[in-house]
Amino acid sequence: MKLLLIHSDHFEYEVTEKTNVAEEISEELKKGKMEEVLACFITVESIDEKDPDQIVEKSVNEIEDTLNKVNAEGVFLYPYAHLSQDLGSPEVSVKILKRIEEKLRDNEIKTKRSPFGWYKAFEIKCKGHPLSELSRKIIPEEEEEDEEKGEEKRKVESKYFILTPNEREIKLDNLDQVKEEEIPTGTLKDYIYSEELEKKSSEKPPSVDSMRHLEIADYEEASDPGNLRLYPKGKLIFNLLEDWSDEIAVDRLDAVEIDTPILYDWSQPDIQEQGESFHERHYRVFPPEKDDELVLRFAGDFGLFRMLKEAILSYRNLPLRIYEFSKSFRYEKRGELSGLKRLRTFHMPDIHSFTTNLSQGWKEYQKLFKEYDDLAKGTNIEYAVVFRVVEEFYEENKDKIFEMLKYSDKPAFVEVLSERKHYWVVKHEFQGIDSTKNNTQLATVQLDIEDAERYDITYTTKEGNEEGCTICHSSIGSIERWMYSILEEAHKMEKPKIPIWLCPTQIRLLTISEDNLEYANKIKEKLKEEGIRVDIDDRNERLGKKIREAEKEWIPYIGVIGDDEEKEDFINLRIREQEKEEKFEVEEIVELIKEKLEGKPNRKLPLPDMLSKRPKFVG
RNA sequence: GCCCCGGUGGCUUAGUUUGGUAAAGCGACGGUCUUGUAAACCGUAGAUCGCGGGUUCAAAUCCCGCCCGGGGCUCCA
Repeated sequence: MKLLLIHSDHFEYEVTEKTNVAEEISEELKKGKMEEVLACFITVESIDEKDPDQIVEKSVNEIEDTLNKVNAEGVFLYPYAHLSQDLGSPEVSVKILKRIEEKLRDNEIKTKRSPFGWYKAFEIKCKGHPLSELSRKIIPEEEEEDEEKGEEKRKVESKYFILTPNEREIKLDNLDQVKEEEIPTGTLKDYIYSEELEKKSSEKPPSVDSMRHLEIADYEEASDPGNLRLYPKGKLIFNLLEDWSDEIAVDRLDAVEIDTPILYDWSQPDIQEQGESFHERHYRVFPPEKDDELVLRFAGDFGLFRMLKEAILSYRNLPLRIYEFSKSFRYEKRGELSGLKRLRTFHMPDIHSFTTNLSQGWKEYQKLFKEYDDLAKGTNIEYAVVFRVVEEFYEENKDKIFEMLKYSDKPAFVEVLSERKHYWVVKHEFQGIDSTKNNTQLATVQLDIEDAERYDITYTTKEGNEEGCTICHSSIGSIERWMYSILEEAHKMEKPKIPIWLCPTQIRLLTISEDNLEYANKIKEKLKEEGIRVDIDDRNERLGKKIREAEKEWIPYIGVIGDDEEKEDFINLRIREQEKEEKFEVEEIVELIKEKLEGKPNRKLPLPDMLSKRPKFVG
């Protein structure tokens, strides 16, 4: 237990808001104050659970001691989580706090307590004399000895490595003093600096502005913060990314697709349990003519796990891959929202693979890794590979991890945990790096050996026994976040570019005068027949201006059509990638573009193909 | 949620320090020009200065509260 004791003229608090672990309290506990008081900020730690009685006794002695020394008139107990990284469970903590309060009262000390698990505002006036601020650490007897020997029991320790595709394992002894030459590539280095070493950049990501100016996404004041609107071009990019996610899940992985409700009854214990394992708060919905409270789902797992719990599974059915493209809602704190990067409503494609055991699960894991790697490469964004793995599993399966790295041809940052402390034994993340060098988590795969039991998802073995599944969770990450990463990747370039298969307009034809319109239309029809998104700037404007506007839209190919072209049947093509102009025939252009669209989803132009007919959504 | 910064026609901004008729460019609309590789010319319309309250003879400007956006912190007591 950690104690912070402050001898104060005045101490006062008032509850502001509940947390997930809030204790039920009466009206009178909602505020309180005291004068000439010893304010005790208390943090119950996990080791205290070994011997709560002893902890209570020791802390009461400590508080009384200090009280007598400073001559305060009373004690104010204030639960305060911020003194330790290693907190005790809420239940035990409340128990300990209440018993300290009782004991002090028994000893005829004027005592008050503020409630556990609430956000509170407080005021304090510290006296400032030498004894007025004290901190104390209290631990159970047997632990004390261990501490003295320098043994930290039950603590999960992390070791860090860099693994390279050519099977080198580089140990990073001291993460704070990583030498530059130890980290092989720029992207991985950027990730380590941004996330692991917490050297965040404080620039505004340029996509926050460009998502609006490119008419992709925008804020909607009439909604809740973090709920964006998509313009036609944004919706197209969204749809294409969704198509691609569908294709990987359904066509390449043979996953079966399902859909489940977005609203759930909060009184269901399994829903609440999942709610607590997520730290995010959620939207609450109160239907008319009913007392129930519903929640908007904050992950796709709810409905799926319930479906699978009821399903009858045999070992013959496994591995079973299930795909769901779901809308999720997380009530993120206000200050955490940012552009397309962090939202309160977003879309997640999830694939869960239900398997018989760890070894089948691990095979699924590797398969998913490779598919997601293909997908990530198709968007041309830079990403770092980060593994987190329990030590025992790591030692046994290092070779397979190297195999995956060979596939992605990237080095990885690996955190090896001495023991399992989460539901997974191994997971990895693809971490995107934005143009301000901050990281964003994209795809993840997690091998889960706990949830099947927790949610009672079982199958029948060959021998006729019922056993829990091993679940492989995975997601490419939210579509919105991919849009963010793709825009940010563009901003890293001198001339921003997004992959051609995602460009709303792939080629724009510019007419020099209205006489060229008929010829331009013929070319447009030919390109359109080939499934290329083409439009014509038919407005009565000068060429320079049409060029300028097309460039500002990041259009990859701009074809100029005037009298010369019409006479000799060619197009003057301005290629963004190469920053040059060249004469092309229509067939050559078709070939050039189609080659780059190979294997990617396709959709038609999301707006009228004549610019004169097209509205402006953002000035 | 806390702290810092910002919000002025659809867009980009000036004006706020020192209170005194809201200013410009782009865009839209009408017209002239028939245009050759990053902004033609003339004209017209368009602003509850984020919202609400206060101070003042007078508020975009000063004060208070709220909303929205950005960044940082916090992200279970």
